[in-house]
Amino acid sequence: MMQQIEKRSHREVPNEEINMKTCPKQYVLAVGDALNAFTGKWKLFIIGALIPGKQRFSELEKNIPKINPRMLSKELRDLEANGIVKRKVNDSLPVSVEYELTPSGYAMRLMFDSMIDWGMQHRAWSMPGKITRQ
Amino acid sequence: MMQQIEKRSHREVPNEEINMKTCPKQYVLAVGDALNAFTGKWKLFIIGALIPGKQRFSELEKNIPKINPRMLSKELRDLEANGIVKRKVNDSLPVSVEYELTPSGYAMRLMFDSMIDWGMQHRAWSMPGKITRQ
DNA sequence: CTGTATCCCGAGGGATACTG
DNA sequence: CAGTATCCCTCGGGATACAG
Repeated sequence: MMQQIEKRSHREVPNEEINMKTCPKQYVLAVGDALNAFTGKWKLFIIGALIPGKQRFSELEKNIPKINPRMLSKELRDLEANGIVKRKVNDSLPVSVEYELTPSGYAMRLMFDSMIDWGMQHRAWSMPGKITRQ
Repeated sequence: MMQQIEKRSHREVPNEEINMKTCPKQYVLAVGDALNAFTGKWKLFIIGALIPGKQRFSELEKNIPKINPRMLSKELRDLEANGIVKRKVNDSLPVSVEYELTPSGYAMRLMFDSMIDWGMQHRAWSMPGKITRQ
């Protein structure tokens, strides 16, 4: 079964280490970089819709309530340019286009999981009962 | 050395489990909740500036290049309302005010670390050399 | 089916001046 | 020192219509 050296989190110390103690600015900027990959009103929903597997444009349109084709198209282009999503055109008639997460895209789940962990801890700690989202 | 059952990632299944398989919508929304806590142009920088320890208003102003008092004030109020930052007024003369991260605020580092991990992996995988931030 | 083109609007955020 | 008050403007994003 395919030996994999995945390791899940750097421990062998990567080439350039970024941490709060020695380079706080780089640290914040690095977080901001990751953030840029999925901010915007729809990117997170698109990624979420693609986690279960590839989808066509019209399927995404159906599965993401209230998004309009302009936004869907734009955000998909952004995500593709950023290497989160890959686009595959099937030369059938009529044409169909499939969108799928790249390995980087799928890898976002670990990050999302840790965000959810924080969110739940945060509620438990500081706002037992109250929710701050509009 | 203080036995700690920290575990870094939920495994004992918390009361309400949120995961992509069984409730994809809740999952995405939960990520969005965490996201809301530190979006906006300055929140991340403010949190970053406070990780090393408490700071006064004017110190933050100095340490965060190009922020203006209106924005600093507004973002600090948001962060306080969200339980990320706590504000403490010293009744000296002239008054001084100190801002400090709450436990939830400090706990964001785990989340940030996983975002940085993803960012570095992402670069290694899909954009050897190119950087997509304006 | 898979998008693009136009037009339009409101919120987020900058600059500057002012206050307790 | 620690903020508010005003004014202004950009830009993300909505609605609608059209195109290959």
